[in-house]
Amino acid sequence: MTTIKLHNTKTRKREDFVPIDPKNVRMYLCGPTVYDRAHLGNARPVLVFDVLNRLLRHVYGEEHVTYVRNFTDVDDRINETAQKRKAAGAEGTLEELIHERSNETIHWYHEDMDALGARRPDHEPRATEYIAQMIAMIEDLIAKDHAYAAEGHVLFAVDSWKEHYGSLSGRSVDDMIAGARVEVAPYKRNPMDFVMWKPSPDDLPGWDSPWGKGRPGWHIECSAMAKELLGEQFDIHGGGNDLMFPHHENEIAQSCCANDTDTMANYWLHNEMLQVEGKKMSKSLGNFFTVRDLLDQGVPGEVIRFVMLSTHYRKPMDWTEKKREEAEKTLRLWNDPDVVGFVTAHDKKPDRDVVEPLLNDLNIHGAIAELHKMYKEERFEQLIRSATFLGLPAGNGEFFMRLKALEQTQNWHEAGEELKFYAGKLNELRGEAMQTKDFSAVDSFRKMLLDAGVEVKITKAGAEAIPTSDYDHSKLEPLE
RNA sequence: GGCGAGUUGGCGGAGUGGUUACGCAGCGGAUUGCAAAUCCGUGUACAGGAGUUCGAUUCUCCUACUCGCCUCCA
Repeated sequence: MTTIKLHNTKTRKREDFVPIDPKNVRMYLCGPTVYDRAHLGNARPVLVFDVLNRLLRHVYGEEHVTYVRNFTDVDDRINETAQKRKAAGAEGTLEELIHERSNETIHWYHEDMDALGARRPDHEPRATEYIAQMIAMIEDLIAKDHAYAAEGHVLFAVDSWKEHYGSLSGRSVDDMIAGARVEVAPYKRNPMDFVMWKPSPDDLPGWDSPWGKGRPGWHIECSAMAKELLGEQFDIHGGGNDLMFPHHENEIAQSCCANDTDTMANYWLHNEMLQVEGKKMSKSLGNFFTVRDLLDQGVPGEVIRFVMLSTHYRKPMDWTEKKREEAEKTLRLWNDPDVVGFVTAHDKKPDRDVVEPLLNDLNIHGAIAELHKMYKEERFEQLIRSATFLGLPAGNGEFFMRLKALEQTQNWHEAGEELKFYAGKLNELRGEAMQTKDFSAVDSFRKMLLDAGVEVKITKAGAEAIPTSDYDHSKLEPLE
């Protein structure tokens, strides 16, 4: 049996992955809060766990994996947009406008992640559809003295689980209190107690509960949805490492106390953060951008995917222009119909050489290195199958043409036709020059083409003129 | 201050207790009127110090530096 090794945050060690039930391997990933377009950093966990999802299905069978990724659609930023729209005269109730904003954002999210080649999870629960389960869980926690209601809030009492709380992130309750810089709400018994339910302001919608009209805290959402869809205990829980504390820590506390278990998930996987040109992506630094921004700039989703997968998930990854270029170059080679052929892989079974590195804590870059070898050794059939498995394009002539078209003019075919005449002229001049040994006319003609942003290739078959992204028709001198 | 991750050749980026990463760039060659493109070949590395070991880039400890989290940001 093939064994997958994964670095478990819980133990800080690389461990053999042993599923609870090989017939149903269960994985939960914390999904986005749907208040706006996904930024580039949001794409990292999606792609990392997309590969893990593919790998699990490869090892355990397509039908033996359940992958859940939630949508958090309870959020002040969603409400804000809805309120603004209402103030601007939009039709419908505030509730409707809020729902509309969530729907809109979820639609964008799907569009963008689809473009990156991420397979959709089996379930994509929305928090607002699981309020009843959350309330039930909270009631249960109160009954078990792990939580208490105060001033319309319900808080989890960390002291009731003091010996376990903090074990994932390696902190103790006492340490955390010592280092805490947050202002403590007066109704908290312990400064580290966190909110599971809070009252809704009068001007915002909420749900009826035993503690009055209100809404759930962020952490209880994941606990409730994971339990409902994956059971009290499941195999893998993932997310960005910024979620390790407090989000995941709180999930564990809620779930274990409510379910009377000592474990929520057996394996916790956390991806490192994304940086842009060496710095953290932030609006103030001006290096903040969304996946959509890149796609609109003409960066193919496949290229974004390739760059993202090139760095191991537990290392900080830097998005740079140079990487984008290299990725594009590589994918161009792998998809050149003249070299690789023009094939669609029906069989998505990856080669053993590509699976091997993946088994070792998702060494995706190692797998990509194998793809390079396959290309070099002209094992194109393997290349196509294996790349397809990783969600990367290979042997896809359509993609190749798309890349070409992108880096060339807005109307590549038109320019190509036009340039045929120039290529012909160049051939003519060369033919003459071969006789006279005077190449000055050839060189100056070629320089004119280069200045106009035309790439000139000379092969045995003759000269070829190809427009580049700098192609400027007006710089071409008319042919007599 | 607390917790965690990282530090590999010009750049990106894997991996290993003793052996080739891989890609890009560079260099040499083939090809070419000269180039470009392409093909072939090729050099350079494991932050610093101490320890364990027959032997460490790989294990342990210390130091330095970088980054993240501790603020419902993946």
